[in-house]
Amino acid sequence: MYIKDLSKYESQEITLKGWAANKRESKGLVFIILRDGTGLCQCVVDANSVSETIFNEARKATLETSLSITGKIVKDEKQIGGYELQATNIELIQVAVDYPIAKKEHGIEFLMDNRHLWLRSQRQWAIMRIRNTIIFAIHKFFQNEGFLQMDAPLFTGNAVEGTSTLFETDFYGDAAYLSQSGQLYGEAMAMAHNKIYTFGPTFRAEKSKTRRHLSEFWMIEPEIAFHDIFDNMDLIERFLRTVVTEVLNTNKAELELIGRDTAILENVVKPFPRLTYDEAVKIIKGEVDVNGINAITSLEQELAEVKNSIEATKKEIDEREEKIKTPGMKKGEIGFNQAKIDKLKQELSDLEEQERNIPGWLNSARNFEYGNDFGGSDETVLTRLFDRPIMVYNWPHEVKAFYLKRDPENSNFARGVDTLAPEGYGEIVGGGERETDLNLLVEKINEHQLPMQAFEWYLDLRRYGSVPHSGFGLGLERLVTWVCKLPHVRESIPFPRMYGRLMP
RNA sequence: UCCUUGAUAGCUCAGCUGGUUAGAGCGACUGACUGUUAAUCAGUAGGUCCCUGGUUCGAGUCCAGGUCAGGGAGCCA
Repeated sequence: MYIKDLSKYESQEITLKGWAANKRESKGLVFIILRDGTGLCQCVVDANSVSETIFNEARKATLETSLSITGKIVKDEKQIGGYELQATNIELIQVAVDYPIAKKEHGIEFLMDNRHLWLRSQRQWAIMRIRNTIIFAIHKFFQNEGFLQMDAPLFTGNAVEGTSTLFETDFYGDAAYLSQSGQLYGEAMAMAHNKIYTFGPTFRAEKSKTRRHLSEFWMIEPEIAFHDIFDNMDLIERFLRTVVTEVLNTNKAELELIGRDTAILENVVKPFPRLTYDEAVKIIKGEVDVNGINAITSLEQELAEVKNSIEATKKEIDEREEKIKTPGMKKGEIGFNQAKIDKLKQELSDLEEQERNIPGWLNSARNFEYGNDFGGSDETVLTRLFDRPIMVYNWPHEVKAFYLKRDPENSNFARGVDTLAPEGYGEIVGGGERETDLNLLVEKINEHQLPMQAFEWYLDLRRYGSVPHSGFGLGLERLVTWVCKLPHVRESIPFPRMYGRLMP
């Protein structure tokens, strides 16, 4: 019997097993908020309706104590799930002493050190359920479209691109690297099965400490024979639309719990704007407006607003600190103001962080040099102007991967496409049409100074029945992060691995 | 790797231009209260002020080096 099914058991006596997520006591009553992994339910133990022994057991149930509790289910609109259990019996399974994660505020380092316990808290619980929906929806989408799931190896003999971002391991005495992409293997598999996708972990040894990087993350890489870049963009759009819509339909409660405004997510039903690199650069530099909004001036405005907010926040902190000092103030009122002050100070340091960052972004946007790849801040500057994901295609070929097809219309460009999430999230999908010309590929491999011999098998794909083909890579955690509007990718995966973080 | 901010109680933080015995809230513990939603109220315990060295009559506070962490850049999904 699970809490999610309580409505089926109204006015019946049932037994629930779970953990005490919270407890409040008064003279003859104990309120236990039971958490069973499927939901929360308040359980009331009344001294008048149970024996003294049972009542005393209930009082011993500390935070995160595991227990089973039996009682009658009654409807109560005030409660979280709409139901309450009136206990007739309680059995403690293990009494938890001094559970580290309290009901209140914690810093990120502490929470990350306690990630194994943090996963139990409401917000993290909701995020993981949304992650699950996304994973399932991805499989459903591809399977329904006739794709075959085929996985690429995780041990690889060489890099797809530079070797600086690879984790090296010992493979029976030879150097082997943890895969940073299944892309090339995906192409081989697509030549065998036409439409395939891989779904597995990927490893990047980048010493990055930003909100969008993990050392170990899950990537979905479809590869499709006889698709050009435009077919590819159609697929990306249909794919994201289907997956996000699935979350909207399945996880209403979870989205509400984490406070996600779903209006922008609902916009995925509308067509995604498609910009060429040239068009996107003009927008970033402020030469072209989007829907009457200019990238540069709107960012300048935001900087001014941030500065105003800083002043206003400082003022409010001062006022409340002055207020606390007034003699004869009740303890409760002091506590209330103190909590407010703490919150305001947190907001203030976030705002000051922004005040330090925005000028750099402005600078990067104003001085953007045509021909360069977009940086994180350029993506932010660009995507802030849109209310749904956008696709940027036809990139200068020098800044993109060696395997991307040169645009037949203009050989300065490669047929790559990046899909950027709105609200400043940036790249969630990178892909494109693959180069089919053997000579151009060989030239590129030399240019990038890659070991030709390691790519002979890959070149075989162009020697034996080469066809136009395309594909893309989706970073699962980046999608989860955007869908949930998380401040950082580290909350989008159960146990994040990143620079400086290997435990727990 | 670079820029930037920080490290004080179990947790979140205050501690001013160096000055006697180190502060708050929350949590824990004890007690009061018959329906609470971060319950409330009263009380108790709880400290290697990140590490090493320096300046000084005196360092949580100043200086140098280091370690760890937050944010950003580069790179990327």
